[in-house]
Amino acid sequence: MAVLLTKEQVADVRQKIREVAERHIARDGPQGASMRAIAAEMGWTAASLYRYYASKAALLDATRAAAYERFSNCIETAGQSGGDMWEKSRAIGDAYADFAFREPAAYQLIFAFEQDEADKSAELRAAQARAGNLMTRYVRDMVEAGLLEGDADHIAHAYWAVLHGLVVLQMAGKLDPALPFDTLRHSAARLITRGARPSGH
Amino acid sequence: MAVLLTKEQVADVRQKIREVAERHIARDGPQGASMRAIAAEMGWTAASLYRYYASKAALLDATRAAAYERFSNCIETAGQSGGDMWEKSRAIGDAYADFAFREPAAYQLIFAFEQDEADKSAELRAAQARAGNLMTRYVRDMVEAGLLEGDADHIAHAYWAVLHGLVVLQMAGKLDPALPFDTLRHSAARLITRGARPSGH
DNA sequence: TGCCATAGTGAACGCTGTTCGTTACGTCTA
DNA sequence: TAGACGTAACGAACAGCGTTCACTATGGCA
Repeated sequence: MAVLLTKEQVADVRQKIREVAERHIARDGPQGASMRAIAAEMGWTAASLYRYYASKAALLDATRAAAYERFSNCIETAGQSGGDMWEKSRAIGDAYADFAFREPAAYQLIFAFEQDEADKSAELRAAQARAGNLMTRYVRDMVEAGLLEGDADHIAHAYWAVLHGLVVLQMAGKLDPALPFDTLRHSAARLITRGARPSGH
Repeated sequence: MAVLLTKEQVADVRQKIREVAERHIARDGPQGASMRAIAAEMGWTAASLYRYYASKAALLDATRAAAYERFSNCIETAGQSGGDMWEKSRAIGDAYADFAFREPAAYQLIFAFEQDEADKSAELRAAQARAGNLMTRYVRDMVEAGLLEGDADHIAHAYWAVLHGLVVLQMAGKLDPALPFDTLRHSAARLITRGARPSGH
């Protein structure tokens, strides 16, 4: 049923594989998702996958990079929203938390502890760099706009750390379920911005 | 070589297994550590392990619970240190970060994303509850001492989130290596405490 | 001395990721 | 039009995994 796929067709097949893989990862975890099961859902044998990805690790890396890109797109879109810096700040925070809870598997894939920092694909490295640069840039903008005080780089990391820490603790079930996450996030943001916004809440 | 081990001996064997398991987990990750390899280091066959732990998941859970206890002990010791609330606050933050970087594998085991929240052992649940209560209690003390402002529960989670977020981002290599972690942590703490300590830095 | 409980064995099962020789088919050439 | 070629996908196989189970061998007790 196949002779000579075009480059676009190959790219499509690879994307389709990543989509199936991500569904399996969301359900069974990265380790629980098996090449055989993914291939079966493609109507294939496991061996066929190796024509498109050199190994399961490579497939996981690619799926992870794709998740990173979706994450970065969300943040970037929020950062391009109108309004002053305060509104932009809230939009980015919202986008961050929204993504994490809308696509928990993707978020976990992105921020999972990494086993072997060394042998990551260039694709994944680039996706990670983009996300990091985005977060740092927006926080630096906030510092320059006077929302945050102190050294921009320090604050950037602290700001990111608060968002990430809250999301992770929430996902791990370590936050009091009685406290709505949104309220919590705004509390943390208020802590970090060292005071209330001039007007409005 | 064995007939009727005493309860203490069984407990010792189980602890020895956990120690070996933790070494393998630190080297190969939770999935990479194999029952056969752990058993081999004990001078055993894999099947023997099942006399002491019902499954690999049970062994991982027990190892995780043990790591939790060591973590809680560190925090608790720091919390019992002398000095005023400011010094205690710093001691706890130091203890937290110290533990994370001294035993990264244990820290990662503790705070790894959980696959199946449902079927955790009672032992693990208890260890998790103890750690959570410890962190919340100390932060509540800080609020009452005037170090932190706002609702104690909210701040407790935000405070924890900052520490955890910083540690995780640092471990994931997402923090600028040029920024010393300690400086970063103090910046974050200063952000959260809404101002400088009255005297000293 | 002989029995019994039991710590640990070793083979087996079904699963995993991965490899490799083979097959079948669309396209391009003679 | 007939055949050769490249290749997408197959299916069997391998080693290693977690786990089970029938079994052995051994030390304490009657």
